[in-house]
Amino acid sequence: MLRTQFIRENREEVVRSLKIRNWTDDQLSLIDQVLSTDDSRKQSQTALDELLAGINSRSKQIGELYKSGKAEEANQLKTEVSEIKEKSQQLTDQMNQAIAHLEELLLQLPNIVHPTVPAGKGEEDNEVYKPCESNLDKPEGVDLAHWDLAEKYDILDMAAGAKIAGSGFPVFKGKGARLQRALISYLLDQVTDQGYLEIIPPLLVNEDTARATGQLPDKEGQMYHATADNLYLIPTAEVPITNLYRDVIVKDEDFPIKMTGYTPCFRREAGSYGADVKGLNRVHQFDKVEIVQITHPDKSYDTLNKMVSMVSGLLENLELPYRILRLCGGDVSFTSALTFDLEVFSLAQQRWLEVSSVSNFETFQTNRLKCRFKDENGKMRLAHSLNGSAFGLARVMAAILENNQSSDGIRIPKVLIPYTRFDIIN
RNA sequence: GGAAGAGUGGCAGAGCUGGUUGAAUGCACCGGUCUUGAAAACCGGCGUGCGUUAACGCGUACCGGGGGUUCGAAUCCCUCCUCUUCCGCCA
Repeated sequence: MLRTQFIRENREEVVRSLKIRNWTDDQLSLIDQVLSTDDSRKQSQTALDELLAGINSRSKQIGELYKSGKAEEANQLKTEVSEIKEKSQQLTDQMNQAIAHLEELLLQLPNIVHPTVPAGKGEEDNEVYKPCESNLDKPEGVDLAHWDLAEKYDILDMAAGAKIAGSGFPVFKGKGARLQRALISYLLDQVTDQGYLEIIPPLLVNEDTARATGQLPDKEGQMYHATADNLYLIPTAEVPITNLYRDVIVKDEDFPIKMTGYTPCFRREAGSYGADVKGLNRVHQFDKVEIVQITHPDKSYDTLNKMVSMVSGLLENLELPYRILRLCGGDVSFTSALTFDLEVFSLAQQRWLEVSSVSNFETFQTNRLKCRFKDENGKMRLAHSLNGSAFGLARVMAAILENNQSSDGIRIPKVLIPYTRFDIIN
């Protein structure tokens, strides 16, 4: 969420950013609504504070008058106070209304995009930041999509998942399950070697938590909701892990805060359909290793680059052809200022699969989280937060299976063999 | 699930028979004196949000969350949450 003060002081910047996000002039009027609502909020508060000051000073006097036995004068003041109180009640209501309305408006404003975010309407306009260097032609013998390979080698059973839960809940079996576990262990080992602290968080979170990272209220329909206890199943480890720093004042020397965690992720994916959702391409439950950083504002873009190159390195180690996209204004998420997507090429499907999305949220999340630090002048400032996946494993799995198939079976990438303890699925 | 107790500033810990208590005291932290330096000692400072101001400052709100009683609440009442201990149940 943006701060009103920021919008007030950087109006041009906000407009520029919203235009990159393809906002129409009509929609831009939201900015003025925000500012005028904030004005009336301030007015109410100034008036209210004055009344409250009157009540406070009279109350003090009343106490003193009673002590010195002047009950009559005290009673006089009491009636004055009750009159003031009526007015103050009105103003309080007014102010609270303004605050609620302001909040509602602010929730509609997306993050400011970074100057390097290209204009564009959607996916097709994303900038290829780092193209893929490998040959992407379909090689001889790479014919089967992962759902066919799954059946052939009996390592993944979507139908079984559909029976016991519903469609989009994969069941991994045998070497498939083991490969999945190998990926988790390998990635966690690599990432923790880079100084990330490993976290195993709760998989269900409360409302406050979901709100702080922005899943509520905007994405309520995307989360599974356990209504009996009012808990939400996490759509990503980003939610519980980032919330570890909700309402925390970070010490300068604690930067950068680097955390990682493996969790299953649960997404309702309401409204998805078609070829996109086949096999592991889009599922309701998938495993993911997430990386999160909370940094000093001056360092966050440097950090973003480091995160992207670390994640790229992991794809290289897994011997997967990939490219990096810089998301355009039409595709960058509501909360992000700058996002790089890493896509892996599935040779059998002949299509790109997004396996990681690395973003800098600047202060957009930390504002809601109230995650701050004291700068060198002793001033409270919001920290920057970033996160990325390393990786969404369902799709990495899909690509490994497809790209490494041959008549002999599916070859396991070298770095994973110590974890799988087999080198081929056949 | 049942019973009892507790939740106060970075931490520890008073206040809780309602009225200079935004909150004692100690520790930690920052600045200074002293010292060759450090430690100790001494002096001073040390919460956050919002409003207002050119600024110093002033006002206001906050003692787990929400609501209530009262002229006035950290202090009384209601409710929710969390923690501790005891009992029950259980992987």
